[in-house]
This record gives sequence, C-alpha cells and structure tokens, in this order.
Amino acid sequence: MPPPSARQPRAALAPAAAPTLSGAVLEHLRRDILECRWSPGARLRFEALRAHYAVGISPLREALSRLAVEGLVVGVDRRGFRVAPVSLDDLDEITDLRCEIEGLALRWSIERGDDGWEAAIVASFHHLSRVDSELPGRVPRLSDEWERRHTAYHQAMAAACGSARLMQLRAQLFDQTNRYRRLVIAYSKVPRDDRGEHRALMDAALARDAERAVALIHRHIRHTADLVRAIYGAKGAETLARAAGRVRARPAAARRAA
Amino acid sequence: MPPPSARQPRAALAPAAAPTLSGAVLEHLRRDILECRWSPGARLRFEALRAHYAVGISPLREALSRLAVEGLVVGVDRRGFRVAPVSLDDLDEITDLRCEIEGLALRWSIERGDDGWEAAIVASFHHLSRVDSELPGRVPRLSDEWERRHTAYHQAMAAACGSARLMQLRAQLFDQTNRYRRLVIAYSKVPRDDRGEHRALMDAALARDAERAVALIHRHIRHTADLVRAIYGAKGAETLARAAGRVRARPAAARRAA
DNA sequence: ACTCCGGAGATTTTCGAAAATCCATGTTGA
DNA sequence: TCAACATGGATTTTCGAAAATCTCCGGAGT
Repeated sequence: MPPPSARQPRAALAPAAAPTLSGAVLEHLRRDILECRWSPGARLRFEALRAHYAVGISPLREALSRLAVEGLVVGVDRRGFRVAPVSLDDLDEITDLRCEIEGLALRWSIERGDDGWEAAIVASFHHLSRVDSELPGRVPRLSDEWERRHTAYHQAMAAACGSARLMQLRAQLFDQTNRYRRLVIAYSKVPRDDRGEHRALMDAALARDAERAVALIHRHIRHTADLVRAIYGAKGAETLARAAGRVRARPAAARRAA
Repeated sequence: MPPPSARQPRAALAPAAAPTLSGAVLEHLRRDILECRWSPGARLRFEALRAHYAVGISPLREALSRLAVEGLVVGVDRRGFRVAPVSLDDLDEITDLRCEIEGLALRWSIERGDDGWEAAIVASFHHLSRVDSELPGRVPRLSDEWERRHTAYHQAMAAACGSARLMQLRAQLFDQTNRYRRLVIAYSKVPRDDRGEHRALMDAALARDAERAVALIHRHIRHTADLVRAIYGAKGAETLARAAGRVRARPAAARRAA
C-alpha cells in the first residue's frame, strides 16, 4: 500500500474544497490565470497542466471548457487552449461594458437594499481598509488577500440588486479586469487613493444617492483603464502583454507565452 | 472496411458542422433544450444522452459543462445535470435584465451603426416577415426556421454595438427567453402582432431615434413576459413547468422530467 | 528562391472501463 | 412506530490509452 503522499501534494487545490476534482482545478486554474501565473496569451497544453495540477485530462478539459465560456481562456477546436490575451482594445471594451453593468447593479441595489446590505458594505469596506496594516508584504495590493477583499467589497455593493444573473455577470467582468488592475498596481507611477474612491462610493450608496454613486463607480472603473493607457498607450501592444506576464503572483511555476 | 453508415446516423448532428464531436453535441443539445425537446427541469443522465446523441461521455460532459455556465442546464457536483427549470420568478429576472441589456446594445448600435448595419436590419426583417408564407406548418412561429430568423433579426439590431461581449451576453439572454416565448406562442389566446412590433422597432432604429427604439424594445420584451403571466400567473408554478414540457419540437425523443 | 508535398512527432479528442459516490430500499433495534 | 444504518444497483467522475488531427521541417519540382 503506497503512502498517502506518494505523489505530488497536488499543489493545495480547492480554496473552499470543491468536492469534485474538476471543480477544484477549475477554481485553481481561474485564480492562477487571474493572478497571471499563466501569462496572458500563453498556450495551455494538457501535458503541462496535468503535471502542474496533478489531475487527469478529463477534469482539465472540463475546467478549460468552462473557463472558455467565461472568457478567461480561448479555445480553438483541435488546436488547444490559451490564456485569454490582454490588449488595450480589450480593456476598452471591458471598461465600457463594466461601467454599464456595475452601474446598473449599483442602481438597483440602492433602490432595493436593506439594512443588511448596508451593514455588509460597511463591513467589507472596513475589512478592505485594514489590509494595508495587516499584511506585511511589500505590495499588499498584489496579494491574494487584497484581491479577495476588494472583490468582496464590490460584490457587497451590488449584492442587493436582486438578480443572480446580474451578480454573476458583474463578477465575471470584474474578474476579467483583474489582470489589468494588477498591471496598474505593479507599474503605475501615479499614486492612487483607492481607499478614498471606495469610501466615497460607499458613502454615496449609503446615502442612497444613486446618481452620485453611479458617477463614482464609473470614474473608479475608468480610472484603472486610464492608468493602463497612461503606461502602455504609447508603447506597443506587445509591451503590455509581456508586462502582464511579469506581474504573476509568487508560487509561480508557469512558463511564459509560446 | 465497414460501410460509412455502419452505426446509427448520429441523429444529424452539427447544424454548421462543428469539427469536434464535443462542439457538435453542444450545439445540438442547446437547440434541443431551447426547443424543449428535453423538458425544463428534466434530469439529463449520461446514459440516456449517450444513447440519444451516439457519443461517448467525454464530449457530453464538456457540452453540459459549457451549457451550465451559459445557464441552460444546472449541474450539481456528483449528482448530475438537469435542464434549467422555468418559473415566473425566473422569467421576471430575465426580463428585467434583458430590457437593460438589449436596450444598451440597441442604443450603442444606433449611435455607431453604419449603412451595412441598416441594410442587415432591413434584410433580416424581410426574411423574418416572409416566414409565414414560406412555411407550410400549422404554427410557423414554433418552427426551427422562425426561431432562426427571429434570432437573426434581433442580432442584426444589436450588431453595431461594438462590443463582442455585449453581443454574446444579449444572445445568451435571448436564448434563455426562448422557452417562455414558445409557451406564449403555443398557449396564448391573445393574438399578437409581432410583425408590427418588429417593424416599429426597425423604423425607430433606422430613424436613429434611440429613445423610441429603446422604449419599443422594452415593450416588446415585456410583452412576452406579460403574456406568460396572463396564462400562468393564476395557476401554480407546476402548471407552467409542465406546459413547457409539451411545447417540444417535433423530432422528439426526450422523456419528461423525472 | 519559392511553393507544394510527405512524414514524424506533438497534441488534442474520444472512448471504454475502473473507481468513487449517490440513492432507494429494506432491516435492525429501541 | 420510527430513526439509524447497512446494502446493492444506479450514476457520476476520473483515468489511461487509442484514434484523429495538427504542426513543423525537409526535399522535390518549377
């Protein structure tokens, strides 16, 4: 009988323990892509993934198929999958759509939100604010933990919109923006008062001032896009793609694009 | 050497010939669900699907996984997949969101559309109008062909919005409404001038009157929802689900919900 | 120099069976 | 009577290998 840890320790799959291998590798792969552990545009070969995640091809195919529908990977029949590439045009498209979608979710939330919604916003904002003092790393905003709390904050803002589909949609678009956010955090010289932006947004929402809140979230969203453009607008698109490959999070084992 | 048609004729897969079995079964399964050949809420067992589509489990799993992300099937880890159920609450949610999304796509299209966009609208409207005289069936609006042309018409309206993501999103929501549309067509006693609605919408778009066009598409979308509610609002939710199971298209081999 | 072909290796896709899990049913014990 | 539990068939999930396809590279012919 082989010892329990005969093979690779499976790279600590399952953030919240998906009962299925497929689900676990899906979540893990999604995080790895969002944090650029697999570079934008990189080829995702089954053999490499199999070795990295210590699973067979079946769960991998299923995970990649789902991610393809989500837009995080691009698959072409019979010639494999790659990580969805990044580009300024793509960023523009996401940004425009995200303004509308997040704006809508926020508007509906402000209409329909109750005390619980307000409380959750305050809590998540507080939690997000504390990350700077709690986390020792040099760039806390690139940490897993900051991203988690940032995600939770924006989700809390939209949570009372009353539409599960809208929530899922905005979460997807939020995810798709993640890699661009990392670029700004890593390379932008301009200091950004994101805490202030988040606080102003929260205040407007709690004051039930939909117009102001929507204007603020638009500015918040466009701000990121503007900063990316400020850095990479002049340089070629290649630069952006390559830079994205360098902001990968720590436990990296991913090779760059082929 | 076995003859080309040694095994089952594979049920005429591949509307536009997806090169991959997985892709073909995905498209086929999607159509079958949209046309209620598998009843809303019905259990989708691999063995039954394997027999019906004459493919192995791997392509089926991939297709179901994708459809789950699209929202057309619901999967629960380790206890299989079912066709997404229908309900009045679900219809309300889709309707509200679809008004916003289709409205947005239309608005952007009207801003950005060129001659080619206009021409495509006129063409698709004409094509859609002709279906009544061309198709001999008793209820042409339940036919594959009408659905195809109706889909094409609404896609043409949105086509100039400039965002591939928005196009995909609106297509998904349009699909998710399909089963409710079929219910109205099959059971509503109120005669509906859908041709008139489509014409008015087209005219407003071609006149570049965004406000009017958006108002019209809202009315168009809500009209369907109102008719469903008129039929099933009083009766229990069960009735609606069961009725949906009866509007399935012809080459039916699908059993009802388990 | 350049295009077209052919073959070897790499890669994806699919199948069939093994393993793991679920579910309905009947049984035990209080 | 009833809840907890065991049991066997049904079902999903996963693997490993076979089949199909793609990609790259060198050679032939123009």
